Amino acid sequence: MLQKQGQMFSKACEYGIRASIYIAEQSQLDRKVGLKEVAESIDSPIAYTSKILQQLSRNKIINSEKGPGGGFSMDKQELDKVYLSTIVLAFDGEEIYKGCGLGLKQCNEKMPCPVHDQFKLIRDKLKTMLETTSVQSLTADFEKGLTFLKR
Amino acid sequence: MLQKQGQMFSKACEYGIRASIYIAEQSQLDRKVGLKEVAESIDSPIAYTSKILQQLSRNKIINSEKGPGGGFSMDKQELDKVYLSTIVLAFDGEEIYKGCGLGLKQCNEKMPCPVHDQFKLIRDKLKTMLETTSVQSLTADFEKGLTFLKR
DNA sequence: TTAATAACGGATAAATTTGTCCATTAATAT
DNA sequence: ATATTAATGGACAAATTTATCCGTTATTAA
Repeated sequence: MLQKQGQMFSKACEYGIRASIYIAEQSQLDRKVGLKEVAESIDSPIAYTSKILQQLSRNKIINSEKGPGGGFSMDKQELDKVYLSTIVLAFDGEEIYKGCGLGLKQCNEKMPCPVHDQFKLIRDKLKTMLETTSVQSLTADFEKGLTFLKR
Repeated sequence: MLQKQGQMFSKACEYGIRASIYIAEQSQLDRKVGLKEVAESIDSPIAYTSKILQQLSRNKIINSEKGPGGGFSMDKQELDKVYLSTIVLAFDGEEIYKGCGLGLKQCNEKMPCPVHDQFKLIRDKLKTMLETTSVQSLTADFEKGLTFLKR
């Protein structure tokens, strides 16, 4: 009754990353995709997914076109410039890198919390990972059916 | 309006770790501490902190005694056996180690999400860090005023 | 045995996050 | 022009997390 969650990113961010990977993969095949298809492909609630895609669109991570033949897509040329960090930033901000592991507002080298150094190691690794992992680099295995976006 | 949070642990868990460090330090000085003192020392809402301390107590991480002269404490002898992982487990469970970075229910070597390997690296490091950092090891610098639990 | 102290536990409220619904807007095709 | 398609945006609802309030229980001391 006080026990809960424990996830690295918000649900919105998780959906955002999953959706981006799916859209990126389909864009490489020159396919635009609609809201319904995205939601089904990543097993996410459709109405909420709509908000997620809007957020991605507002942040220029994906393109969206209205009307018949419309849908969501990503520029093939730009695909290698979209990193996980880009998406995480759009949903969860940079708290996860910058924020204190114990929730202190002011926590830095000068005035560190007791676990500052230990967390810095982890957070820096996470930051580097997110900043060097492009969405494009994740599509190949997904297309081959080696990785999954639902279940 | 969809942008939010981004913290490694729940607020409850953050308070739980901070409270444990404070209580551990005071226990090393053979001082029991009351709810009010803990809340003030870690700058947390007093009523919520009460729940936090109950949770720590139920999980045998701290001792609590009612009545005059009562308060919260930790066994000096046991202090080196309480790791950050112990506290995190009590509040956030083991999702943060075991859970999928993209929120998939089923995500493992056989059926990995697209970022499974990348996340595994980070999560394993986090796990190791939490499992090897004892609360006791954090008290010395706090007592010397080199690290902080508020602000 | 009474009064005082301090943690406990249940109910409830506030805030945030997650999720839904539906009317509107933009684009396309007939 | 009109109908159809598909994303957009606003309001709202549910669920979860964070936080408060207060009466009860246990302990100690007078």
